[in-house]
Amino acid sequence: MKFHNKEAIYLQIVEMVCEKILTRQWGAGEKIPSVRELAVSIEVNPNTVLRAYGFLQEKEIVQIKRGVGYFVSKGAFGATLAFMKTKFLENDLPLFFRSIRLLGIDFDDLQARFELLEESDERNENK
Amino acid sequence: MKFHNKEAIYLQIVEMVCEKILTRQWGAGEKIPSVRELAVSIEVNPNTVLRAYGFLQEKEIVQIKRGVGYFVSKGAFGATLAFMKTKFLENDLPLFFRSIRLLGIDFDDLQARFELLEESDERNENK
Amino acid sequence: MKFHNKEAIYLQIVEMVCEKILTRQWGAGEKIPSVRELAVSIEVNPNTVLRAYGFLQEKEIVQIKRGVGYFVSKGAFGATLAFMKTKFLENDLPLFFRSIRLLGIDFDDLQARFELLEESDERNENK
Amino acid sequence: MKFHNKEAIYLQIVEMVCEKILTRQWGAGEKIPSVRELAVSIEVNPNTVLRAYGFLQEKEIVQIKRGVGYFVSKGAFGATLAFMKTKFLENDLPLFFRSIRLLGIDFDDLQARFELLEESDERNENK
DNA sequence: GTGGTCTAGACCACC
DNA sequence: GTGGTCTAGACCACA
Repeated sequence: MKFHNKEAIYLQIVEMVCEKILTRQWGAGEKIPSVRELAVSIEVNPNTVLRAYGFLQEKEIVQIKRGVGYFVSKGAFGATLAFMKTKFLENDLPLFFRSIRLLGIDFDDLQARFELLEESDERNENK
Repeated sequence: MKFHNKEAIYLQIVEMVCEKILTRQWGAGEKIPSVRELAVSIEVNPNTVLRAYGFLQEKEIVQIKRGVGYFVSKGAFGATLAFMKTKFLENDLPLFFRSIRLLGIDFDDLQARFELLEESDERNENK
Repeated sequence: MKFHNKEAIYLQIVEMVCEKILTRQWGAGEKIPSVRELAVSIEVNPNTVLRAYGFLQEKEIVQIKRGVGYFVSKGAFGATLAFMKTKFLENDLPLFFRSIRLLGIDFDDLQARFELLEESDERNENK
Repeated sequence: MKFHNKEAIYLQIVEMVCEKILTRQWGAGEKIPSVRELAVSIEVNPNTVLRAYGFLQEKEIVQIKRGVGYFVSKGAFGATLAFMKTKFLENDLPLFFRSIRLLGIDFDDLQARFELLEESDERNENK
């Protein structure tokens, strides 16, 4: 897995897990990779994975069963959606709007880019 | 001046300067506050201001006249726009689109919010 | 390590690193000394080393793995060569030529000196 | 006059004067521009010119007649040549050779560049 | 007065 | 352990 430097790696792992849940790749009650497994597969220090899992546990998105592993918790989908939506609306959106206005970016242009992206992804899915 | 903790102060100073330039408050060739002056006025260590100015100098947004001070460089508006636009398109926008899709947010809804914001600002300007 | 006063220490550190890379003492992907390590070994403040490393990172000669340290980046040899060659051709060479002409120095004479130097170094290597 | 940022302005003025002398544009005993005159013509603070003249006076390249102005001193040509040659051979040349070897630059290539430069200048002179 | 460099040391987030 | 930021303050060269 590739990480960018603008955000802590553990938060990028958190995002990855959230994405799995929101896209229904990981369903409620399902076991997720063990700390060590994931650490090896994404080439990261186990401590870093642990921190991500701990963070997710706090948000009640995953839960731990001692000696067994981490599992997607029951209300995970809702909790994830709520958590990310709040983050988005409160933090990202205002900054985003500010940038758009400062840079004089046309909203319609963005929409066009967005739709272009959607189409290209649909093509990829059909492959 | 108030700073948030999510970004280094010197980068927030960079942003402040860019904003001044993009909003035409500071024009090409104009002298900007000396390192010490600005440091005092925003209650920050001179080193921190210096770092911001150095960063801007590298981006050719600002230039120095030895022993005199820093000045907005000739192509500053363009350079600033280019710098910030690149940052926006490469860093912010992809993350933004990813969030929208993941959260199932409707683009039209965003546009409505955005236009609402613009209107309310117009009202403020007319005050 | 001994530093001269004609150039900032952090730039002398930059040069030192570049030399290590150009002479293949430090290869791509190799870890370079941590900021604190190097600071201790050359008896300089860690901030000064950090500044040099930051400079090199910008030139893509060196890259950081978070929490692990700095590493010689993949294209380091090429990037270093390009960076130093540009610096040489744009800054040093014009001044050099100007001096030669002004002082009426014979180019062939320089070449002789240079070859002499090369020979004496070859003898040193063979020791 | 245009200055670069790599060297103090007053030293660039020194170089300019030396060039005038070495190219016989300014002969021994000749009056050189007053501090104020030169300062205005090259758009520089008078203090800066003064510093350059002071430096040249120390090297016995110019001399001051109180209340009259600065003059090229008798042995100026020789003094200038000696001063600059020493500087060149002791400071510049060793660094220059080191760069060439480190960067693997071919000496013959440099010679070609140099001759190219000479030719283009001859053309300019004939204009 | 201007900027620039360096030190010493604290504190932080992250791996 | 790693790097990164910031402060406080000294000292310097330069205009």
